Amino acid sequence: MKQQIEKLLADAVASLPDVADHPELQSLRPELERARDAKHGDYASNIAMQLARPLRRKPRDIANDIIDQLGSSELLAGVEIAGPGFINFRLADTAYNSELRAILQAGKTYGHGGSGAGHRLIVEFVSANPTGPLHVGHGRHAAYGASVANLLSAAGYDVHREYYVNDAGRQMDILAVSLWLRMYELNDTPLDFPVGGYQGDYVREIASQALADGARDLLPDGGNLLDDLPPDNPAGADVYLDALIARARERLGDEGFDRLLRIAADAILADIKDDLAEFGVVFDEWFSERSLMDSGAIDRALDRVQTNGHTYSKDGAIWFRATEFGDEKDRVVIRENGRTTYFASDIAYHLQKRERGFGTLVDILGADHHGYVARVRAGLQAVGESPDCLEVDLVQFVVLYRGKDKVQMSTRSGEFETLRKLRDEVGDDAARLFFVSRSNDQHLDFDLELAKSRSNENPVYYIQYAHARICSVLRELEERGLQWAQERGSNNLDRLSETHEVELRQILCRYPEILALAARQRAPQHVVHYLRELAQALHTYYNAHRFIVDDDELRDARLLLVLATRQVLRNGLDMIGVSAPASM
RNA sequence: GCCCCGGUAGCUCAGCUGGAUAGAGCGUCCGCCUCCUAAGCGGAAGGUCCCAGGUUCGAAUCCUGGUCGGGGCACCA
Repeated sequence: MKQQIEKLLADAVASLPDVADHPELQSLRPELERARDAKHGDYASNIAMQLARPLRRKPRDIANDIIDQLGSSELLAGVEIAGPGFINFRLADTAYNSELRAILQAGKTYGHGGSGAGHRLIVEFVSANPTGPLHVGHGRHAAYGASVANLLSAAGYDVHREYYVNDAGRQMDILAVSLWLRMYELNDTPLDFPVGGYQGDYVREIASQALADGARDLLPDGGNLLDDLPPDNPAGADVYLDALIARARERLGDEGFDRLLRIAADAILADIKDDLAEFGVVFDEWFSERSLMDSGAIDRALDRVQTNGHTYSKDGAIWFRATEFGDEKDRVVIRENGRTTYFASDIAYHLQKRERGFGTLVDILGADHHGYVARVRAGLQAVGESPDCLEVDLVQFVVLYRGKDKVQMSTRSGEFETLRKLRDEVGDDAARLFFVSRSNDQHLDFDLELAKSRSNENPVYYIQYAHARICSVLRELEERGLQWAQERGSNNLDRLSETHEVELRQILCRYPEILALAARQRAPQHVVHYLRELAQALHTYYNAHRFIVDDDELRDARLLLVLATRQVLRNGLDMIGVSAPASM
């Protein structure tokens, strides 16, 4: 609807004689915005005021000329000039009514647009290290990323959802030795557990399962296992861990150590997958960092950086000249010990995404990764890709509170709140909605006690209740032995003249604009706020009028309006992964 | 020190490419169920949009400088 009016306006502006004389104005695309106040009609444009300066004319005079050029359209019930030079457009009832019919006709796809058609896009999100269960912060990433992916998909993009699995590197080694020592412990040969190890109980559970699965051969005689290692204390934890990892590799061989590592990683990853699936977050691909090493992708990427002349050696390491591309310092890609860095994997990974044919690479990352954005952009340029293909959306932290107390979170110490626990406490629907109801670059204070104690007052129920109410009306209709006659409703939409009906209809027809906006801005919170508004309009209508009335024509028209509302509620809730129950 | 994000009602937050009288939820106060679900509706109270400049016909929104809060500046991932 909006697009049609925009087209009319654009044509009218282009046909103004003095605009034709200004070549620089040819590319100007007049834009419409929703009028905030119903007095101002449905849409307003400020184009006349924008033209006033270049044309050296009064805004209201220009507006007048534009309106003359507009001619008449059956979409419009009125066009007028207001205030300093706004042009206000009032849509015709017939335009609104055909949009109502379009809602039911389009069903699940109502509101979808085509702005992203033909464009392949990859959204990478969550990508938590498989070193422990997901915590609350990951839940926010999951909810946000999944919603953004849905929105982009609805905007017509060909969207690929991906989780990057960091199954290589030092953190995994630490996890492996943590598991190893827990297995000794459960095998009645307890050894001192490193202060820097992963202390969570889940490691014990994996150890127990591993032993049950017959992994006892990974436990050579433990008597002198920890002899001659450096002292383990908080200050020297890293040195100690390195020595411990080296000892494990020495005793088990690379193959044995690798098995140990895989047992841990596979178990944790399986748990993460279950957790996310239950949360309604699904991925097209779980992409392994290790596979980049095994396939030689990292070496190839580094070769390319080197060939392009962007590396040098210093202190026994190979450095990437990131400063050439605007990063604040150069970065190591191959360590003194010969191993590639995580950053090297990242260059290869992003290059590889491009090679898989994605036009835009969307990374959804924690706010603590902001320093890393310039680095990856630099890396992309060094391998000959445009830095503009990468879009990074940072998600600010979730700060957990229990009442007034901040809950400290650290995966290694095992003191943290898991996503699973949160889901159990507040429910999947409430958690999904809560996580996306705030802008991603806003810190999120999450009070667990509040969320728990008020679970019945959560806004999610308000929206879901509107949906359930409509379903309930239909059940009532059936109980009374009546049927909704779509045709009759459709032919009598002009009977919907109550203020509440006009308002509800207007809100419904705004849905496509909201979706487009939310997709463009990667801002699912717009959908949440919209749904609340829509639910409110429905509740108000419900309280003011009865839908099941004796007058067949009016009843069927009202039911059409209400069914369209149900459809849009469903579609919107679906975007953010929240269910639409038929009864509550 | 440098970089990123934020500061809007008592609390938690929306506010789209600058636009007409700044919004919602919670909390507080007053009303509404012989009627399709009261997890609902109607009404009231509540504001120095952090501060100071600037740009503009017009600034919560853009720019500059402060200030307060969170985060980041590894041969960790």
